[in-house]
Amino acid sequence: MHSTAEENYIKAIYKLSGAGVSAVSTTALSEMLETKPASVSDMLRKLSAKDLVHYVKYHGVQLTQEGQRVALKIIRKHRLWEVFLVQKLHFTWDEVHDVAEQMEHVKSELLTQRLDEFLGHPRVDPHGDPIPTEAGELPEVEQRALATLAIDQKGVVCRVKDTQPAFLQYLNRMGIQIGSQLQVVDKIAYDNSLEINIDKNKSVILSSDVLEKIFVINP
Amino acid sequence: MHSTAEENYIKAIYKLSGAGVSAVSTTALSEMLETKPASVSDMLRKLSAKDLVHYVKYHGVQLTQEGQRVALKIIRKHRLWEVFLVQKLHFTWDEVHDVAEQMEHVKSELLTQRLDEFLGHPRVDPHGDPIPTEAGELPEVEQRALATLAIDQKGVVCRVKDTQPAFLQYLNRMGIQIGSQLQVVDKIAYDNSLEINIDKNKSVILSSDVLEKIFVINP
DNA sequence: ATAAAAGTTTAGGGAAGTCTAAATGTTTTT
DNA sequence: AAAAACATTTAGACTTCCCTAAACTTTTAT
Repeated sequence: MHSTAEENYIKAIYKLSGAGVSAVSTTALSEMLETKPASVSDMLRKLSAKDLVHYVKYHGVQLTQEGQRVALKIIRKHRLWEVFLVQKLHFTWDEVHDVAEQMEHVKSELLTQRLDEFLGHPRVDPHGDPIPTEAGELPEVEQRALATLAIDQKGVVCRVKDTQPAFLQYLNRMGIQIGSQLQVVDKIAYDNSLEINIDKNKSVILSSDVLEKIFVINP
Repeated sequence: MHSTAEENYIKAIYKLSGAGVSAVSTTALSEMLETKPASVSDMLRKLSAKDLVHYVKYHGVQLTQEGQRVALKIIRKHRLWEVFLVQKLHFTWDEVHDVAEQMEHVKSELLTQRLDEFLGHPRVDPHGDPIPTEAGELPEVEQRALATLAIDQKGVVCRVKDTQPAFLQYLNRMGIQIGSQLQVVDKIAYDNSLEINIDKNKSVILSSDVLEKIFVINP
């Protein structure tokens, strides 16, 4: 089996390997994992020896097929536990991340399987992130950042791409959650912020930072 | 916070501190934890420095008040997760121990509280072991080992004191579970085994080893 | 094109937790 | 009451994962 540390590296590499990223840098990993680059180099050598990553010194790292399989398993567990915490234990979406971060490392195939069943095979977690299937598929739904909507366009919130409590609590205060109906009221050109109407009710100004983290469907 | 290793030592010391035990020996701990006595000595020094145990070299170890508090918290979490696994995820009682052993180390007060609530504040786990309350009380119910019953006496199984899968699977095959109605049919004097009737149905011979691990009420 | 800046790796070391082997303390036996 | 047996601790070492400092490679800027 893999250690918790190894699993955290694999997950971090996976998350930093977005579309069009050929290799993940040591520095990027050290930032995400809050360690020093020297520690990352160490671990990459180790993961490479286990054939979990393709690692070329000074040129970054990529997951192997096996590495991807492992990453998706961890992410599947993390997101299933998040669903459990919110739906069954009534956690709020800003409380789940740290706890799920611990639970995702519990080793038991049976547990994951049964949890999935118990929750009714959910497709997304409380932040709208898709849950990898048992077979290791990660079905992505068509969606766009709120920032890409033009004036008067509408969208329904289906995902938020930042799990930090501070961000999620900010959305709580704005009254934005998964399923919220948003409409662009106005564009403030000089800083790319938008005035957004929420659920045909109050309107708020959202900074471009925030607009990039909220995803909607029905454009 | 305490490390997983520390928590496991504390739990082991607690479990070995039965009634009338003044101090737990290094060897006993090393056996329960499957480590070498030398490693135990090391850790006891460390736990002593943290005031979790009273440790006198060459004379064994006891939990401090704080140590006991920590032990009961871990045991509470372990047993609550066992209930969850059996009642909600349909694990059998021989499948839960190893998984609960991992989950008990997840750190979150809120999680434990909410889990307890979700399960309806259960009083015992699937093996009949009482669950410590949030306040750190461990309510023990009156009960006696099956070995202490005389011929013709009846009892209802309320607890089994061995969580090894092999033992529990043996009970499964005998048809013995929590709630089973047992009656002593005969005593085989030479090896202290008993012939036991199960649920007014079939009868089986149970060795004295097994008889010491099954507890009943209504004597 | 090359020097400076930025990024990465290596070398050496520390904490946690484990081990073996040797030394020391305690208990039992005779 | 000493010897033998047993239990425990200490000493030194290993692994994992992290660190700092120094060396090295790649990228950027002039």
